[in-house]
Amino acid sequence: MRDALRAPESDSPVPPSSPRAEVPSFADVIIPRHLNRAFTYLIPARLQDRLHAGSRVRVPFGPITLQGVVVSVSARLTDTAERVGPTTKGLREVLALLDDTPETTVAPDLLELTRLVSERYLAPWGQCLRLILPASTPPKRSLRYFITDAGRKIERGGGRLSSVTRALLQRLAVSPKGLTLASLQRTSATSVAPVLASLRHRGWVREIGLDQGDDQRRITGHGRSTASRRVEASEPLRVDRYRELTVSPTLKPTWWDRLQLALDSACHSAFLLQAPAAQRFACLIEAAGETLARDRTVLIVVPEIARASAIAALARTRWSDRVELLHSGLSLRARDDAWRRIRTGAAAIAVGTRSAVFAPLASIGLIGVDEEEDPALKEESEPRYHAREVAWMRARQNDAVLLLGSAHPSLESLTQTRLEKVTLDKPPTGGQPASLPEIQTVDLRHTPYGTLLSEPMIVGITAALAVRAGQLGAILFLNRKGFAPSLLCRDCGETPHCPQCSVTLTFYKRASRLACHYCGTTLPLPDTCPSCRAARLDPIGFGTERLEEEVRRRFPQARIGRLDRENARTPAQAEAIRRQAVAGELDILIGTQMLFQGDSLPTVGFVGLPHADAGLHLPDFRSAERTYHSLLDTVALARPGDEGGRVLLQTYLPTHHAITAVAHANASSFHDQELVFRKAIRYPPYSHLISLRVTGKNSERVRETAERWADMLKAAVARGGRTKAVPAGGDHLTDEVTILGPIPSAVAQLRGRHRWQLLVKSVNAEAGRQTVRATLEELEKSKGKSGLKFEVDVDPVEMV
DNA sequence: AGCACGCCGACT
DNA sequence: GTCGGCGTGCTC
Repeated sequence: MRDALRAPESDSPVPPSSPRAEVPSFADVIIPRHLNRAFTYLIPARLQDRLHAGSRVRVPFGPITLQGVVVSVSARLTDTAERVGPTTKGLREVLALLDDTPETTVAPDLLELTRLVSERYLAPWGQCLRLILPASTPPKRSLRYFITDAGRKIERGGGRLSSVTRALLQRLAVSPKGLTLASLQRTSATSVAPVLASLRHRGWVREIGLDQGDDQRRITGHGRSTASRRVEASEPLRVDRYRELTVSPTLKPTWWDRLQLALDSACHSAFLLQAPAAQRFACLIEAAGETLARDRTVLIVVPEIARASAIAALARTRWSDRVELLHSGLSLRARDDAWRRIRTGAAAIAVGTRSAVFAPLASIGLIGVDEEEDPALKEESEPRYHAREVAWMRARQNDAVLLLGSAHPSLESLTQTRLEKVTLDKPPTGGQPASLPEIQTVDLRHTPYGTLLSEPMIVGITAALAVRAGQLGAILFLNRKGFAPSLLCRDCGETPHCPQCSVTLTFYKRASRLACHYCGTTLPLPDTCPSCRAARLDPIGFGTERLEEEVRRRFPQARIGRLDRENARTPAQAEAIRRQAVAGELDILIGTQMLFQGDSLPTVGFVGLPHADAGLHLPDFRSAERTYHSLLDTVALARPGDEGGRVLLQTYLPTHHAITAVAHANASSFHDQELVFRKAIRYPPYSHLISLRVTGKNSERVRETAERWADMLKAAVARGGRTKAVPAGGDHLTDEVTILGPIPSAVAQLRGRHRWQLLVKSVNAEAGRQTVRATLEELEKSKGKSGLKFEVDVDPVEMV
């Protein structure tokens, strides 16, 4: 079998003085997998002289064939291949060249970009390579199923969706009548679960579950991870809302001249544009026009699919089919077509979500990154790149202009001296900026315990409803879904926890279930306390479901809508609720973070935050900044003050700088105070972080390994830290590398795996990376088949 | 994909 | 002790 794939002469050693010595016979190929090195293949005669760095090839890899990229060709064996043996024995042949024209090979600058990304984020080159390949390597979505009876797993297995379903049905002796496997294949794993649930109800087994490995968290929609995964809504986009917005000549001040100058001279420069969305879009489109006029291409990256679609639609009104949209919701075929059209130059503008930063555009003149502070721009699985940083790397590589945009930029960008800051607060048509709504705070420490709707809140809502005139009257923002974040037994004090993760289970009242927001497990609501059998389980804390109940009780006549992940599981459902709000079919809209996603909602007379400081307690050094940003987004939902707009913040922390800065509309007071904190504890932007994590099923082993890793890191610091020269700009202070931890992660157990973490803190980014690099190889080698996993996250944005 | 191998739990 | 299932690594 293997012999058949081998060249006939390959069993003999290659003579050093072979007459064909100068013809490239060997190709080093990078495989898009978690592998740290290239693999050497023989080049068959028919492909000699046709392969070079950047060629996409099909190669045999164990029992399968994969797409890879040639990084070098040579006449003699490289060191890597020498390790296989001094002969060509064991080397296999390149099967095929995938590029039909020179234009479809991987461009050298993109190949180089992936190498830079792999160095910067300490990720295997092969994993980074996936990012620039056309979509022919679909992520393997392997599912595992289990069937339990009376708590015992009696059956388990795995595979692809249809085979799992088939196996289940076979095992349970259920005829697949009524189930179309073909349609199941096309649906997502989550939608299969209710199928499975019906089997349970028919009494064949007590419990059936689907394990989804690492993807579960995303699929169940925890936190922001879902935002970037949402599938494009199918309804027509409201492009016309933006069409009339162009930058008026009076708003093209000196920075605009410098932007044009940078485009003319093909000279890299970087701008940070702080402005409301409409103005940022207008500037982006205008700048794109300037760039295209100079025969250079445009790349636009945004955090959300809906936003990408809107910008692409806007751009298409001017440049029609020269615009391509790229995001994870597209079919493989559509993504492949888009990749090709961009690569061949048929399209000159690429708009998309974070992975679009790797779009195969040639001669890029402008890279726009909108909502640059959004954590969705950070990839949360390997390679853990940040699209904003990759955009910057690419802009430098191409001598292009980088245009970062945001309504409230990140502290990192605000303090980045290499960014020219530009603030636009006037409307694009000229005139004065809109007046701010009136903002008031209510100190929850002075209200009865558990107050969701204080007296001023009720008065505010009532007043807004009285004058709403057929429009949405009030919006209430509470960033917590479900009825209550936990249950508490009044007898024994126990709180039901997820069996797989060390977090409390969220209570969903209407569904009468408990759910884990981390792994997606849901359980029927227990009648009695799981530990003491008492019947007094009380909900603790508040989510949007409970808020809705409370609002309905207080405002029985009002038409109330709720926009959260529970109520709006699909983009279409979310859009339906938004449409109701826009059409004035709702009086009060309650929602989570979802309120800020997609197209902006109509502004209202009253905006209430029942728990404005809810996000401040999260174990993340950026929690204040995130809370501040979402408070600003919430305030933006209210009408201007001179049109009667009011905002009410209920808080236990009325003196916290995130709250006071919003209440007094004083952005610099937040930034100044927050920077003082960051500096005092030496966190970004005053240092660089690398988050390291060890996970595994054996908690002792995980802890021991984390401790060993810490020792290795400290040894590496002691070896290299102070004596080794640090790259340009380093001084006595900046070569310091601090190792913090190990400590159990905030979520100490996730999906049955124990988690310990370490933090590498350094003023000099490269010094931190060097330290980690020095330990990684040894660690990976020593782990054997222990089942331990090591995760490296350079510049982490989520610290949990 | 499919095989080899080490770990750990269930038994003698 | 030993046996065997399961999870994990490896594939030029």
